[in-house]
Amino acid sequence: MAKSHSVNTEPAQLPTQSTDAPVCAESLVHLDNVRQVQPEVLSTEKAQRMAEFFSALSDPHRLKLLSALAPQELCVCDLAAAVKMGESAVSHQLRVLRSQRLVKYRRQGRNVYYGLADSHIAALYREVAEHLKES
Amino acid sequence: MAKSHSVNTEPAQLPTQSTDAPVCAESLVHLDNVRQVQPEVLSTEKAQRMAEFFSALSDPHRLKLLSALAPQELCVCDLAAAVKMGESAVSHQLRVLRSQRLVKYRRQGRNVYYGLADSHIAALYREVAEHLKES
DNA sequence: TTCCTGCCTGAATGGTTGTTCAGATGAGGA
DNA sequence: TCCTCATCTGAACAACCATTCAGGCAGGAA
Repeated sequence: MAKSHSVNTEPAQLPTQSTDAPVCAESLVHLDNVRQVQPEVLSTEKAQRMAEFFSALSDPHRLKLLSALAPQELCVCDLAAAVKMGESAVSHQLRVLRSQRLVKYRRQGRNVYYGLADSHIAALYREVAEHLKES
Repeated sequence: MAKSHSVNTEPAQLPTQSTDAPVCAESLVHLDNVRQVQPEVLSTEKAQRMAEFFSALSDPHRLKLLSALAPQELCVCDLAAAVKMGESAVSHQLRVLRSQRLVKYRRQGRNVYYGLADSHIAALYREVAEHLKES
């Protein structure tokens, strides 16, 4: 997933002391601005986790699966039929969604029923739909 | 970006008529469930657009950039310093964020100042942070 | 005009992801 | 026990993405 290459940049410290004159090796940096903003910058850890979460949502097939699960629980073979994918492919994608706790599942007989994990997902979905509408 | 391979599956029609007996070529599908859910399934088009949007957010470097832009506007070189990336890399990533209208920018003298595009982004961010907190 | 600076872009490379096929697991029924 | 069905998993290949380096472009100053 979003293990996009290496991220070895910690929030980190700057020369620590005043004078907003150009000090940085490259470019004319506004040191005061940079210092002001740095505490707000996500830690590499958190950025990584969040990136993995979004990465799970960054595939049209997985989004279709989620939209199919919005109204009700479905088992894997029903899901496959609903979004017109192979069952193996669905299974693989469901694993990704599970790993980010976007879906929950329960076994009933020989079927496994999947559903949306919680309400944040729906809220998030609406937020994005809103943003995209204003294209 | 999330142009993840080909997506050639339209919502599509099923045999159209009743009897929830197994009809599908593979597996024992619950036809009634499938039909009930199908209208809710995202169209390929919308799924694609949404996937591209999430894909823009699925990289830790870009998330760091966004978090740095949350409190205030910054020019490219300041951004680069704040998240400790090269300016070229920042520029590439900003292009991705621009393409999804996650950031806006304005030129002032020789600097280009970037900022968050709108309030949906902040709301979305909070939603996800909430979800991840409940790990 | 010429130089310098801040930013953007194109191309090449190495890592990552999604798909497919084959086989494995596990539950239910005979 | 054996068989079948629903689902999961592993491996391999093709497509995609992020990074780097090099160079290009536009604004400001002299």
